Amino acid sequence: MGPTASGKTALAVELVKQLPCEIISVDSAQLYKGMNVGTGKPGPEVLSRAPHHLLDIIEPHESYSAARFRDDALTLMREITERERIPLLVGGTMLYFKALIEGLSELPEADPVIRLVIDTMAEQEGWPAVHAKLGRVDPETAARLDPNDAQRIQRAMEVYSITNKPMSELLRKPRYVYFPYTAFKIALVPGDREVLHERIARRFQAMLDAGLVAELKGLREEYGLEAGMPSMRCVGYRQAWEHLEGRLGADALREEGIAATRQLAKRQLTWLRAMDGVTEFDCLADDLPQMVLEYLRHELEALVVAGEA
RNA sequence: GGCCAGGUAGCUCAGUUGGUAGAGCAGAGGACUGAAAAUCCUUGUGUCGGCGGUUCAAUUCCGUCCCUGGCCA
Repeated sequence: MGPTASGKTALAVELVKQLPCEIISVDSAQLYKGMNVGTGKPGPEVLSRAPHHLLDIIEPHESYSAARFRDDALTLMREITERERIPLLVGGTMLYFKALIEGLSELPEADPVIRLVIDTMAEQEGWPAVHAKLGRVDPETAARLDPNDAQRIQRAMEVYSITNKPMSELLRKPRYVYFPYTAFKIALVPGDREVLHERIARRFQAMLDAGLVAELKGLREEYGLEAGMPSMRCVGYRQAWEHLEGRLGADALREEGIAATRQLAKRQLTWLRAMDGVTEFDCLADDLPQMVLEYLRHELEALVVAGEA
């Protein structure tokens, strides 16, 4: 796990050389077919040496979810271990890691029609009004949500209208968490935030040079995309979209893209700090692969000695 | 060289009829259960360009110098 631009892919490639691993991508943006430059997706040469599961599995007009990730990842982990190999989960989508390891409550899946109804309501009355409505059916959830938190208010309303039960009640139910693995949680964290920021700036510039805008243009021609779709809210694509619409100049595209990436990295670091049982490594260290390998070998040996592997 | 407009937070700017100043963005911290690269919350001390003067008090008024942009030579 690690923030964007921390060198997760490079490390994974090194680990795959040394250990019998198969990589599962834990990245909500690299799921999308055709979104390559802007998501920092590994290229063909890297993939031939280090194949990744869960890349290119949906199209940009589709959406995915933490729950689907959990199912997909568990299936892959079973298959990989049956081949007597180790699943190596690599990515920066911390909610997916959490959902995988800690499980999810039994909640209904998203319903586009209901979401449209709620969106329409919000458009007419504003989210605080919808929040007030939620307060009448699910005061507990409403109390923990900010009146402007559109996405979570919508979800809570959706859950209520599908199940006729407050989401808080469904979340309270004890859940059985299926996760028959020992996870070694490794976090790549920058010792110096400034250096990560520089990396991010260079990386975004490289994405622009590599044709991020052209890629989006092509995708817009191929699929019926809209600005509000999850894929089009991804860092870089959102700004490139504004640029294609003529609302953002070339300089602003670069500046806002870089800023959005920094903000993403910050949120990812917040997740990592809050997660427990995580072993941190400085992603800026030049002997990073050796250090991680040493750590992993040590932990794996301990498992073997304990007779668990 | 002359005239005009500016020089205020990292950036773009507002403002103070004289009582040492505040927005947006950026940055920082946090939250996070089927959209999560999403969504949301909290967070603003800076020689108010320099130096003099007037004043109890100047970022604000006056003088002067410096810098930037525009126009005229």
